[in-house]
Amino acid sequence: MTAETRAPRPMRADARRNYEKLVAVATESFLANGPEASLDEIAKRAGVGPGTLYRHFPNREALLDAVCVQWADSVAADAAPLLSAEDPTAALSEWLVRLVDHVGAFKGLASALLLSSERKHDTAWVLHHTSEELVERAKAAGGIRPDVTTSELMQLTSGITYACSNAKQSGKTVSAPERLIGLIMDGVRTR
Amino acid sequence: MTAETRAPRPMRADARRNYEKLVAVATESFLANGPEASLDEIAKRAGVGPGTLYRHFPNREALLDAVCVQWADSVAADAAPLLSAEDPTAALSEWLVRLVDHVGAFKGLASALLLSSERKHDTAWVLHHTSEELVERAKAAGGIRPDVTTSELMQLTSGITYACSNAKQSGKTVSAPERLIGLIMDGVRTR
DNA sequence: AACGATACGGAGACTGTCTCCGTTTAGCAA
DNA sequence: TTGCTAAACGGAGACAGTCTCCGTATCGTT
Repeated sequence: MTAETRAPRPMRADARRNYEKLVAVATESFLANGPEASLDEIAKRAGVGPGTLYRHFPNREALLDAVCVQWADSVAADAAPLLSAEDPTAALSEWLVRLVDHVGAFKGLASALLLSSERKHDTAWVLHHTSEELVERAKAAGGIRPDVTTSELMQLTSGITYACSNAKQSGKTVSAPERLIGLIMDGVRTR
Repeated sequence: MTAETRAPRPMRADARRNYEKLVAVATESFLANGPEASLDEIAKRAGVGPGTLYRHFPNREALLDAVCVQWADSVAADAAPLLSAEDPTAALSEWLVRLVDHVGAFKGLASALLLSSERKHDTAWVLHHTSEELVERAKAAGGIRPDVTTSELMQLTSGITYACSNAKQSGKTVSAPERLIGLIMDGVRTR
């Protein structure tokens, strides 16, 4: 389940080149100018016409999604070591903190997508899937309450990512992610 | 601290009339078309020129904020009875649930503003202020941990409002607000 | 080498944002 | 009342961004 394997039919060589260039340029652009960055401008900087951009990505959301999927893959990779940690509950907690940090570093671009648990947005799916494994392991070890679902945890976490990434941009101070995730974990831990 | 008392200097009668009409029309429009609704269109429907709209509200955010402030006042009024409830902790919990419901009913327009604890966005301030009173009462009664701040609670809650209002729009199912608020409260309650 | 399918690019129609400035109006003072 | 001034209005229009359409170019295959 990586970005590359998701294309249904093989693209023509030039099409694939343009696709990849567009995603690369878009990533820079969104990071620099936020999710409102001009699409025509992105096309120009990628050396293609607007028509090409809109054929690959019918709307801004689609492009944003493609950018996020690539990012999500890299974030998910970060979770791999945690899957075999000796304390699954601590690992879950650590993962959630990292997730918040990653989203913050990504300027909150992904936070809007984080909570949809359907496959609709692939970004969400990758991260949801990764979280699920960690949640299951923590449950199996009896560290967290069995009635808590991954979706619920993601919903709770999304607020923190949202708050923290917002705060970073507007220079406000909020409590540290560790602290907030800690509060959530206090609620879902078995006692 | 209501919407009316916030104007620094008295407005001319026609200016006030237009201001109010604009906020009223904008409320309808944002509710119907989301926060991207056309501002010129709002001006037209309010029977004023674009210039007038932009003099009162220099940008979309300002107008959105004015709409939200009015809404926030009404939401805060809803909390009044809870302030004198016999069980402050239950009252707090109930308030948070209502908050999530209100934000959902308001199409998530306010969710972006909920978490800024500075006065910058008046919407946030009204709601933060109201929450603060309930939090303090719950702390005084020993119902919740003294180390938890109002801001923290609001940050945790904002994710739920965000998730729930998003879900409402895209037809997804998420856990009930009561359930999610319950999880948070489990984390902050004294044991 | 030739041909069909696939993809490209950019002109341009369209929509929305926001400004500028000549005109109107409210409020006040004489 | 009348007249004056500051405040407010409105709408034309410059500008920026979105997205489509279609003639042209390129790929990959036979």
